[in-house]
Amino acid sequence: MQLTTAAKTMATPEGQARNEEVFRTAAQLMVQKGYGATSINDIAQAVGMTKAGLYHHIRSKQDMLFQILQFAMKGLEREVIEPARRLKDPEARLRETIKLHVRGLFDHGLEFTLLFPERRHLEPDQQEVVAKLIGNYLKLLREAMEGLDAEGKLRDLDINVTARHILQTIAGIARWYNRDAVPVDLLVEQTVNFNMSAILKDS
Amino acid sequence: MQLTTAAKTMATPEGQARNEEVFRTAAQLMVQKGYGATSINDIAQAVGMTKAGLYHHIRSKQDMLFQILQFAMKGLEREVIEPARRLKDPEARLRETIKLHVRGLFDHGLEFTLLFPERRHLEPDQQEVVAKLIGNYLKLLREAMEGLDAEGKLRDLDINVTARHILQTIAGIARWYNRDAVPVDLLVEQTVNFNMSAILKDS
DNA sequence: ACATGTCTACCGAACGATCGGTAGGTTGGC
DNA sequence: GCCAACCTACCGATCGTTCGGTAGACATGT
Repeated sequence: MQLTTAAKTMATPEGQARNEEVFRTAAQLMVQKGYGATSINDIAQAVGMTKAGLYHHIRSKQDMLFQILQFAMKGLEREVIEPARRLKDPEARLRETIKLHVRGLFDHGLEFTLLFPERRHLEPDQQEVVAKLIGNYLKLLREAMEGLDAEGKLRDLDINVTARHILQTIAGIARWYNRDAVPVDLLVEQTVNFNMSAILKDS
Repeated sequence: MQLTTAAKTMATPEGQARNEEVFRTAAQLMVQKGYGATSINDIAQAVGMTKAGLYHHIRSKQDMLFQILQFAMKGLEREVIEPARRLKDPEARLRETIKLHVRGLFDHGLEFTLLFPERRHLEPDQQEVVAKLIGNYLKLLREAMEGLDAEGKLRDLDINVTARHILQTIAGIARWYNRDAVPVDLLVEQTVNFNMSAILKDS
């Protein structure tokens, strides 16, 4: 199993663009219908090829999912975890983490979302890679809460359970959110406030 | 399409018990692997029959899912929504709703969980039935929050988004929870407190 | 200028496996 | 004798995947 290479060869710029289109379209379909309900044929048709043509771009369906999740993981790391880690104040770090993550859901075309429900379709060692990232993420949340606790600003709560709850409010958004009913800015603000209110002592 | 009948006939008590076993096992497998990844064969093997034998108990795979979801909906209605609705005090009602729902997740063998991720595999009119129940549930949460607002106990927040966040923290539990790491009682307490802290003004 | 070779990006056709589902028969208790 | 509760055997469709082949772009040698 190869975890390092991005796709197959994809030398020319047009080919690379086409390759990106394939993966972006696949991610989009999988968000809508789920991995299991999205067939290779569905994806091929959506990008205007045959099944066989699609296999020029991917190794296998499972590998395609793993690469999409790897892409999502890199995005999450780069655009949420690292920027948040640079903030030293625990409260600011938590606020920023939630804010960046919710924003990232939309900027990144929702493929962050696939990280959580579709892991189970990967092979065990691939699952572990994703689980490790989520573990890191939860650790980031816990550490921020421990910082808040040291400052006497944290409520009396279990930080393991609470970290999961925070993550759920964010990751679950894609399952119910409708752009028409709620503006993105409001959603971001509400999600940050909901979670911060839940963990901060009354001030 | 028949929405009223429970299963097929199932006259004898033993037959009824076997029938229950089929649906319970199917629900359990679907929670673990998802509807799409759970084949009729998987279910049949799990209860010790052949596919054909299983079809004595079910009409179709999709219909089986719908019946499981109907069962879950009735359970949710009976054991969470109705008892909570009897409480007139908004704060007590909200606390009880969350508490009963989280407890129900385990007493009911987790099939409550299927309501949310697996709806999309139903036919449109069946989906609507489930959507209606979820709408009712959200309305219950919103009404309780409006009651709190009238008492001046609610934070400044969007009750639509907040209702979704509350529901997510509960429904998401099945996706991460591990009995060995966290006792059920602690989980219930933590989930109630997390959400109540998020919506109640400092007291 | 033209043939030759190599490359990417596809296609049509088919593969074995598995899918959900069914027809028809057997068994055992009331 | 009937009916519930299974079974064996099979169906057509679809699944993910592979095969051999090809059109066109590009570079090379002559």
